[in-house]
Amino acid sequence: MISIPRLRELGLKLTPQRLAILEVLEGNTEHPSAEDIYKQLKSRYPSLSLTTVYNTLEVLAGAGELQEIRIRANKRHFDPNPAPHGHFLCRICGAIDDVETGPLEIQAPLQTKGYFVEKYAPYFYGICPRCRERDRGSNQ
Amino acid sequence: MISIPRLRELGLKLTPQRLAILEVLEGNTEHPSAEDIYKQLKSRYPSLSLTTVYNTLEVLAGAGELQEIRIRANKRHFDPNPAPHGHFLCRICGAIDDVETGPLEIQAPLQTKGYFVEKYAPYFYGICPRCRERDRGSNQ
DNA sequence: TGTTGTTTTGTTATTATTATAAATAAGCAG
DNA sequence: CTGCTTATTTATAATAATAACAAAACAACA
Repeated sequence: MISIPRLRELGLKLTPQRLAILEVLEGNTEHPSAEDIYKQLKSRYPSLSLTTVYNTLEVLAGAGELQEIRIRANKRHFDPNPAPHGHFLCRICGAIDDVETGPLEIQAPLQTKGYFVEKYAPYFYGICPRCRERDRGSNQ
Repeated sequence: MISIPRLRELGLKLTPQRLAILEVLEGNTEHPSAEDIYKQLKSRYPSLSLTTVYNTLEVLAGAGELQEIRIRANKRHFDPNPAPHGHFLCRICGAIDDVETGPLEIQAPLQTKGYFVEKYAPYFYGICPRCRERDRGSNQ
């Protein structure tokens, strides 16, 4: 939830492009890529450039307002929810789902070894419930 | 530890290129990229092609003999240890360290929701002990 | 309303990876 | 050991995502 006052706080200018990108991200649980966002907006904002989308995502990710997801090789996705949680990639349909993670005591051993952990990103791979259900249906 | 009999089992031909790539990977805890492996071998095997390195890594990863690490945006690294474990990326020096992970009861909630989890890849980001130590030294 | 510095845009460059097709060579049969 | 078959390697070109750049546009403040 990136509010307009929050953007001001970060010293960012409120451009129509940024507001449009935020609108796409707001409450979005589909984890779009830069390209996805660009395509969604291009018809409404024909002058929008892909570079602007990248810039905006870069700035917001740097400010901790959204997170980069590196669950797929060679392609980044973005999550407007900056709270720590995991992600699941379905190898059938390619969907990326949010995964709630419990208390992260898993980090403790790292800290005792002298690591300074700033971020924890658990990724899961497999088959999502929708695809399992669909397959089950077609096998009967 | 990818043995020669294991390669045979997989129906793969034992080419000098593959053996050389395996030699670089064997016991390697530095998590090289395809390019890293290529550079290490190029002087010894001048005819080696980067495509071959990619092919070999692809085949071995597909067979579950090594794992792809997607901890960095837009660049893959490889780990000859196929056992489940996590990785830590240092934002100062870029090193990727192995992280032992305990029993993965974290997956249970996913399974009850109908997910079929084939792989779990926990990534950690921050500053490694070497860089923290170095900084501490230079600040005194 | 003018000024300043940020942002946007179009374009080009870079980087990692993948596709392709011809040449090579591993492994097996005889 | 020799030839055959097929997987593999190689060089090259293509692709795809992202980053760099510089000029034009415009948000924010005085």
